[in-house]
Amino acid sequence: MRRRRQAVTIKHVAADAGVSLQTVSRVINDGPNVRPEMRQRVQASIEKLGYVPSIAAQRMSGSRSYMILALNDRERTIADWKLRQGTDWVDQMLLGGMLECAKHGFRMIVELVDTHSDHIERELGAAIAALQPDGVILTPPHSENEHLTFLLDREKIPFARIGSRGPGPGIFLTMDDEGSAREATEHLLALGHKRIGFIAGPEEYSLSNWRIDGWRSALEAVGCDSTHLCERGDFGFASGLIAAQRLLDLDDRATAIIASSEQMALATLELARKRGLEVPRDLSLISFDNTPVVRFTHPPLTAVDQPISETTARAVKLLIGASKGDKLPEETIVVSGKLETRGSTAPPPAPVGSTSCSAG
Amino acid sequence: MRRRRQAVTIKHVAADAGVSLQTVSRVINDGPNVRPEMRQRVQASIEKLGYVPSIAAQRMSGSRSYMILALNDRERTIADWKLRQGTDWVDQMLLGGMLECAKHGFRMIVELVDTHSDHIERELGAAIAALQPDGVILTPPHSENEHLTFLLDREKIPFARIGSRGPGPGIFLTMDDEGSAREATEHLLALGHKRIGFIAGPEEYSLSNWRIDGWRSALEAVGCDSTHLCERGDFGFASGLIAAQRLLDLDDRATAIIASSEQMALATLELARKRGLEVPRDLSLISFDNTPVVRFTHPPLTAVDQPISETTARAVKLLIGASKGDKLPEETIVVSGKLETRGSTAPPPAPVGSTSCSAG
DNA sequence: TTGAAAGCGCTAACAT
DNA sequence: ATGTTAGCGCTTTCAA
Repeated sequence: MRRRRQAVTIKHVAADAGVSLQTVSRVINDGPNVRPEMRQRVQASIEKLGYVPSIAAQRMSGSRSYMILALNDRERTIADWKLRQGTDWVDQMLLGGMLECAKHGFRMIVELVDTHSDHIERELGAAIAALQPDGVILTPPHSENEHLTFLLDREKIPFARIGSRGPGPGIFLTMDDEGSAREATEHLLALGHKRIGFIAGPEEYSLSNWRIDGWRSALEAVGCDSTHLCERGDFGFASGLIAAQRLLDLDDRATAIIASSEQMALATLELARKRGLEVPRDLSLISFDNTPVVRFTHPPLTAVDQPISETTARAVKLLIGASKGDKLPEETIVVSGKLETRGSTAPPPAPVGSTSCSAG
Repeated sequence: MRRRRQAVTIKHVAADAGVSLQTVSRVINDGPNVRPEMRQRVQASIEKLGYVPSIAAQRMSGSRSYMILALNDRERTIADWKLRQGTDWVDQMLLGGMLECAKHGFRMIVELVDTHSDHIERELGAAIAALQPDGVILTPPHSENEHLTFLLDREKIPFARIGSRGPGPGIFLTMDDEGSAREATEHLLALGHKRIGFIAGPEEYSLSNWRIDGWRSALEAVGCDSTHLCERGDFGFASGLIAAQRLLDLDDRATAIIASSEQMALATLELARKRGLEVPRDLSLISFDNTPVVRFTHPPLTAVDQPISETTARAVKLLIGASKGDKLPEETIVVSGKLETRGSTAPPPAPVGSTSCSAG
């Protein structure tokens, strides 16, 4: 095999600047005990020679690897990519994560791991052993996988858990699911809706339940009964169809529906169309995910925008800080999304029967 | 800083198996000169201890880094991510590239580089020095940037040039732009169109011209005149609008338009709507990019599907081969896309004036 | 404040 | 067919 050597190494810089390797190393790492003039001199040599440290060598000598690993669910991610429906979760992670990494001279590496695998720790363990990342970002459903969090905790690798509030080790970040659900619900209440159905995500995701909490608390605040207006889905289209059916089959059918995922929102829209319900005239609809497609449906959907990019950037920043010795935040970091109001929400149709709610 | 050491190293494995480091190394790298039983024994120890080689160490000792760098245009990529219109170029690259990498124990690292930067080589040089990738994938417009190709050639790093046909160093891959343009044009000819306009991309991209060639050759094959029916855009929406205007302002206006990018196709659709032209009744439209949104427009657009994922996978495979000493292909690799026929193409409206074409 | 020496985990080159 | 040796480029001791 051809042997590729570093073009410019710390040695060249040291020789050029007339100092020891160690001094160069100190300059590179912003270390203490270097006189400003020395620092200057070394910096000049670095620029002149175009020196860039080898990450491999830095990692080898027990320092950082300058890599942050972003773990996503393999099955879902690949399915999304193949479907080509515009789901841009990974892109948004890259947008926030890569750019934040770049600011600090780090790289973000995307890795897919299979949740359902019984040797999931092996997968992560292999990635860790191979790459020795300075930090790991866990996204749902991995963020609450104890096999993973245990391993990372044991290995003392700083890690962020997006979509988890703890307890346990790691940095917790959420996109304020409860607040966003509440805001969405309040938007519908303000329009005059009283029977606001909610299609929740699977129980395995804590955030599914936080969203239910937000929806419920908004309803309860105005004295609405909500017990029979919540259905579960699995975030997928088919499950959304079933859930929407139930909500629209009720005697006192929902006049508005909040769906916990883009796919379930699309399913609801589809069902409405099939049943001759016009959105938003006969049914208001909110998608809990402001993906590209929801702007291209008819009508475009009012949607909860999840600040994926910003959340990832925050996670990266904290992880890089942690790798430099900063203390981890104790509290859950909450990055709030906002409601994008579009054409799928409007006042409810004129009431014909009894209402299950005293508000309005 | 906390010093993180490899949990299980080649030493542990060697000790456990009772062999030398070198033998373990040979087993890891599928090297020659190892008796099957030895190999077995070492493998067993590897499994037992859960050993995974450190990429940093492998790279350090002059071997491979097991990393492929995928270079994309910074400005455009970030703009696409921020717009959230569903452009999934990067996702498709990841789909093809990451998965192919994974098959061989490699990782793909996405890197953004600014085309317009005057120190573009420095950016790439830094990435190379830091990561020491075993291969680099250049996407347009980088694939034809001589600063980059010169640097990579000099550094003897295998690199693939997607969307370039050479000449020059590197592996050339195209998505058969000419063939796809021809196919799209033939589709319209078969429907009976004679005045088929073409909105081309900027001249800086060779593929822009290949597409023109394909369109033109299809027209010429049936004796159609094409001289005045080609307009240039820059792939962006605004430029598409202007180009479409010109094509529709002609005395003998185009009855069909092929737009060289999703954005220019959307612009054309928008303009048609504004002018009261119904697609496809009054105007047929083909998008040269089968991005997610083109399925959600009204009508959904007939589109040329570019096999980004497959092309990237091919590039990765060849690069990994090259890093193992395989000879690079001399010929340009052509991965053909296909035409996705949807609702935006139909027979032309009944002719009212003269035709500029004798075919049909 | 600076420098010298040791070693990180692995592989290429050279023994045997 | 296997083992030994000498680094790779860098940072961490430790010494001056």
